[in-house]
Amino acid sequence: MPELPEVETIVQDLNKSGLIGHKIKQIIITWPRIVDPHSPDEFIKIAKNQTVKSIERRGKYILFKLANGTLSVHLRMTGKFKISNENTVLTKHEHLRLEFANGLILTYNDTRKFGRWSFHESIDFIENKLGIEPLTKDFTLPKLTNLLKNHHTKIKAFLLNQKYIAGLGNIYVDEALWEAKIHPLTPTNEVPVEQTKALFKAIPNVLLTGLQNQGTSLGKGKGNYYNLSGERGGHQYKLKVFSRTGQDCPRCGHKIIKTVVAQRGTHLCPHCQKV
DNA sequence: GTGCCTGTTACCTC
DNA sequence: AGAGGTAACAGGCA
Repeated sequence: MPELPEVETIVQDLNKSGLIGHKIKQIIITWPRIVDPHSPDEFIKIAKNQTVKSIERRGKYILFKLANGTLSVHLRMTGKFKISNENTVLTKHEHLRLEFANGLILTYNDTRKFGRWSFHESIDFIENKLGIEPLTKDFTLPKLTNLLKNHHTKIKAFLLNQKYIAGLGNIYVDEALWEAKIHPLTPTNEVPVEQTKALFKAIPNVLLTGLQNQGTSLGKGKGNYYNLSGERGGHQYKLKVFSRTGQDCPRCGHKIIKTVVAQRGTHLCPHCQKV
């Protein structure tokens, strides 16, 4: 669920929450596999009594910078943070907690338990698997053009692959392809120049719009996206194709269809997006 | 209750 | 290199 806009929203909120500059006094882990590759005991030993110097984002990873390395968190499908002053008993889906010296309690909740907390001295382990940050100056038209030219795969699979461009997930990929009028099955090396230019604009546009709306919260289940304060995002009301199967394309009025591409549910307008 | 679906990623085989 | 399957897990939904 959390893609770049949702993760960025959480990181910005974490930065305002008063954790920066404070020491991790205590760590509680109730689901051992939530940490990797260290064991819970090793993880606690390394991170305990460390001060959080900064909180940043890379792709869909949240990075807590400590003096001795980086504590990274990937929320995967259903990871969520909550911050409070009360040291309540951990509930069924709360698997990890950081207690700070200033009294703040950061609790990690993850219904499906796919999320992972890791500690690494070097950030290489993340850099090695992630590609360009789409909201920075590193993302340029020539780079995108080259990447597309040098690969032979469906554009949807390409955009979902974090090693090329980091941060896009199923929702924003469908939205970006719709905006650029590209069919998700189009081979990367066959995307026309004009469409490549459109995609180059569409990717930052859909991500920034999602961020401005504080992310996308579909449905109302436990697995959904909620921010640090437990509030829903607003971007679900602005989606053009995702989860709008059978509704009218906002651009041409044809019915939006849902299909499967790269084993993922895929929404598109069959009139605007031709193979 | 049953069976199938899900917004992510890693790992495996062909 | 790329495609496809499976697995990790729990809940929502028909």
